Amino acid sequence: MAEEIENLARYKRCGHATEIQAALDRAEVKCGTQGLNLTSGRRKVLSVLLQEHRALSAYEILEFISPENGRAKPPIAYRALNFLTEHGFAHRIERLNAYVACTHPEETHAPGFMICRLCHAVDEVHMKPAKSALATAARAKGFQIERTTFEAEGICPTCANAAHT
Amino acid sequence: MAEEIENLARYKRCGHATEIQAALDRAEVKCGTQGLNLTSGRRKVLSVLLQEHRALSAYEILEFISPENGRAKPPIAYRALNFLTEHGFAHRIERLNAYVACTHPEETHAPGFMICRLCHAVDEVHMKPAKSALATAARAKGFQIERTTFEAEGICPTCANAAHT
DNA sequence: GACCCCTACGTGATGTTATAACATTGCGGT
DNA sequence: ACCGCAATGTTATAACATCACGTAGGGGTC
Repeated sequence: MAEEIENLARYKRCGHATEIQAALDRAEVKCGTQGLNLTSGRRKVLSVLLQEHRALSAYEILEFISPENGRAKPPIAYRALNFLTEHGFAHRIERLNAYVACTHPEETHAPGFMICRLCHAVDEVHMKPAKSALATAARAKGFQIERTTFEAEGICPTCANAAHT
Repeated sequence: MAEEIENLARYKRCGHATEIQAALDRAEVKCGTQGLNLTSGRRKVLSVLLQEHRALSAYEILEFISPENGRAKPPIAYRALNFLTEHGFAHRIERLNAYVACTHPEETHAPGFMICRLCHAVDEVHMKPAKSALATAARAKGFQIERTTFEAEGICPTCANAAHT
């Protein structure tokens, strides 16, 4: 598992390897208790998402996980992403056609996202699904919600400050 | 303008031509008061969306608006859809990569959608953006929201009833 | 009318995202 | 050894979206 961290160091040096390792370990544990198989390919994709700490398209992920010579094929990424999103280790950002590591994978949740139009940072917030206006409307109409997408696009605090200095 | 209705009758006979005509007329008026140009291409795309009354992909729309011989090109649809979505006559459904006519274009609003996984019906509900959990989180963090996406996928009342009979 | 500008449209090519379909590998059970 | 199963590898293609460049037509201005 340290191997992926080594590989990633080639692409980006940013020093929060410890947190990433911890997140990978937690994922490993969760898979163990739930009978899931966090294979090396899936772990590699997850570690790329954790490392980059932003939304990546499937094809960006492919660049990271491609071997020295040649190019990993799309289904490699998509299959891993399906596994990760189905089991709550990552989320798809619909507006960006991109994927992020989940920032609190411990609890099942209806995630919401704030997406900065300028720096593309993605901030995940934990929503109370039962309290949303959409849930209220759904109850009123008899619609049974299975999955939700809550996304906001705008300007993050960092970029807002940078702009008006 | 009656011409589009005529054309559409070739594809689908469903008798709410009057409502569609009314919606087109309202769009015409709104454009007039706002200095917008509801050209024939834009009106045609809007009338297709109103007629079908469901989410259509850009390429489905192209099939409807293609001439007898040959095929309309993608930018035709995308340019019209950009106009319609920018000015509130239609919305993009991110989960479906598809587009629907707005069901209450009079007022500006943050729309939410309930998408039936079985029959693909899309129901638009009017949200109070300032009250959403996402807006609350954004205020707390200093994130300036510009646009929001609220979508729920599940089972609509009609399909739920059909299933448990 | 001749000219210019601007908006919208037509068209071909291309870029980007996602999946279908089928072969192969590797591992645990019998 | 053999089977069954989950995961992976590989090719091809479907589905969604945009770029780039040229043309057409309406309004001003001279």
